[in-house]
Amino acid sequence: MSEPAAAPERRIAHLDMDAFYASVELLRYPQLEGHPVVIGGRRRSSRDDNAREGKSSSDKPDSFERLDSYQGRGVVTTATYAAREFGVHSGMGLMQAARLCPQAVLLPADFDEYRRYSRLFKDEIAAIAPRVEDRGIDEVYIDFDAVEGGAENGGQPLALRIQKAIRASTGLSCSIGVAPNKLLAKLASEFDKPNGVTIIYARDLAERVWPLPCRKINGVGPKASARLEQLGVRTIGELARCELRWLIEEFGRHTGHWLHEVSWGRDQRELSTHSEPVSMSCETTFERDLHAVRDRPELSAVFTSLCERLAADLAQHGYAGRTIGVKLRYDNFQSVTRAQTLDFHTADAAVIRRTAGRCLKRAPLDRRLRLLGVRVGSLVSAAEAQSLAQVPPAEKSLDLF
DNA sequence: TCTGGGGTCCTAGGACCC
DNA sequence: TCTGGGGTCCTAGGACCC
Repeated sequence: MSEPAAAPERRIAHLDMDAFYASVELLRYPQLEGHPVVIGGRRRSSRDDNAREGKSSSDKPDSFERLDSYQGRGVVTTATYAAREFGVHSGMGLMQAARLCPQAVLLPADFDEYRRYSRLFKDEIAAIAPRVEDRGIDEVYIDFDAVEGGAENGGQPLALRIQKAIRASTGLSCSIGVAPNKLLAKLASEFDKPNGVTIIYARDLAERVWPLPCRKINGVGPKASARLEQLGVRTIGELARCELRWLIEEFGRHTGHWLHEVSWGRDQRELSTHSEPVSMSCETTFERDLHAVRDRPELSAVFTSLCERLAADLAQHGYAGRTIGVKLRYDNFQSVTRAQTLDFHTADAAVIRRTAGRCLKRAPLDRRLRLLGVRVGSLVSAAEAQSLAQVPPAEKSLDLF
């Protein structure tokens, strides 16, 4: 196999941890290996002493909580491969999952622990590659061209080296796709899961990418893929055969162009190695739907505590914002949002609560609520917020002339 | 016994300014 | 009197992702 003689292709990797949360739990409870396990339901913190109800690695699988004994709301956050064989997948309601696999062990999610492992594996990558884009708790893009010899053999040796380093430091496996751009790398990382490495080149487009359903494209979700299907377009190859003009007519300028480009494997996006948050939020789904009038005291207490948690999050991360909003979800699952932008930035629980309270009053409250959320947007760093606040009004108005 | 929680980005309309 | 645009900010909703 010879390398293309023309300009060498970029080598971008997408790395995806395999069944991340479930695999972290299996490290803690190795006796559950091979047993169907579902993570979901209540959220617990590892600082919570009762988090594991005294469970240890010596307990037998049948001493854990069974999925079919769970009462209440919630969805599957992750399922082990053993549970996936029963058709259980993330996002599925726990009640439905229990029908498919009643004997599965149900574990509450422990995000503190997942974040700890996330830092561990990202530190390993950072020690090898200087340019990395964070894509959440269990995914990254890596610029293989920024690593000495990283493009060798399409990136295969480097991918294997990173897999090995992550395995050694965390005990976890991951899958890596290396391709000319982020779009194709993301697709490729799924080709050989778990613990796979897939190298693809631009010339592999027709053979390896075109047969895939459009839904596999990062950015084509349930709505767009249903729409495409309805138009008789199932695979990426069929999408590539669609005329650009027709795609623009059907999906608008922006999306039409984008669909055309991605179907031909084209993606010019650079890695984004640094980003600042735009908003932070806190929301909760109630155990039972609450009524704005009849359950007012309970609702009010939850509302205040959401604002306090959000203020604490802002303070902890050093941000302040000036757009305060609420989100409501009714018993029929419809959602509305209301927001108000202040003329100053804040991270203060009382200010957030007061402003969010005004937003809440503008929303319809005649249906029962299943979810309440509070959001702070237009974030700046706390230091920046302070310096903005210190500009005297007179000086500000002078700027206008 | 349907349907979590934390985000980002895009669109579209109205207000307001030049 | 009527007729403009462009640009920015704000709100609300929605699609999508992890």
